[in-house]
Amino acid sequence: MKLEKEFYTRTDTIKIAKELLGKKLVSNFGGNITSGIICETEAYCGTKDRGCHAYNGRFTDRTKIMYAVGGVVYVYLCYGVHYLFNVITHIEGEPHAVLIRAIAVQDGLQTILKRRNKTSPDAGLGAGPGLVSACLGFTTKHTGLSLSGNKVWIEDAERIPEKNIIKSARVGMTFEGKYKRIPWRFRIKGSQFTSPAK
DNA sequence: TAGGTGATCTTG
DNA sequence: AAGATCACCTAT
Repeated sequence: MKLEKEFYTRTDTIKIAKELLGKKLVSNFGGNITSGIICETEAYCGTKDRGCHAYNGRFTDRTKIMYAVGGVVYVYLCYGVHYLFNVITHIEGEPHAVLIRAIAVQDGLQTILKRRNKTSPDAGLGAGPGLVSACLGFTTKHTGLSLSGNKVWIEDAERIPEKNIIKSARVGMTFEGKYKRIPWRFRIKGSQFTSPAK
């Protein structure tokens, strides 16, 4: 079952970030269906969140998509090399998003291996936000795609119980203050597919 | 553990 | 218009 628009338009982004763990992220580009189980996420929560691209109301060509109503895709280029895939949440005008940081590869292994330039699979195939996009074929041109369409979507699955979710500080928070340490990074306990801990 | 890489943002 | 910054990966 594809998650409905109503899943994403809810206002509790932390809750959504946790609920996305264990669900299946699917892309269908050029007839190639590829997918993976989401093992790690991070929440970015609006203009008050120092770590969020839309902090302090920043509204630019890049970040404007964050202000859209939940249920669309936001991909941006990081360090000139890696595409990072986010799901927009919350209502229109509230720039919240969930970054997908790691997946356990499911369908379309041959296509994924080709995209990753590998000959055989391993646990690290989708373990990192840049690698998630490399596996599923995401680039900045996919920004704005609806998760209710037939190119990218997320399929429902059983909830990961709270006790099996590891919370920690988000990666790459170089500033000081409350939002540096806030535990908005979520991983499935014991998963070998998550990105390296910091 | 350092370097690569380029879009984006900030400063002058 | 130039320089700093950046939610990272890979191979030394």
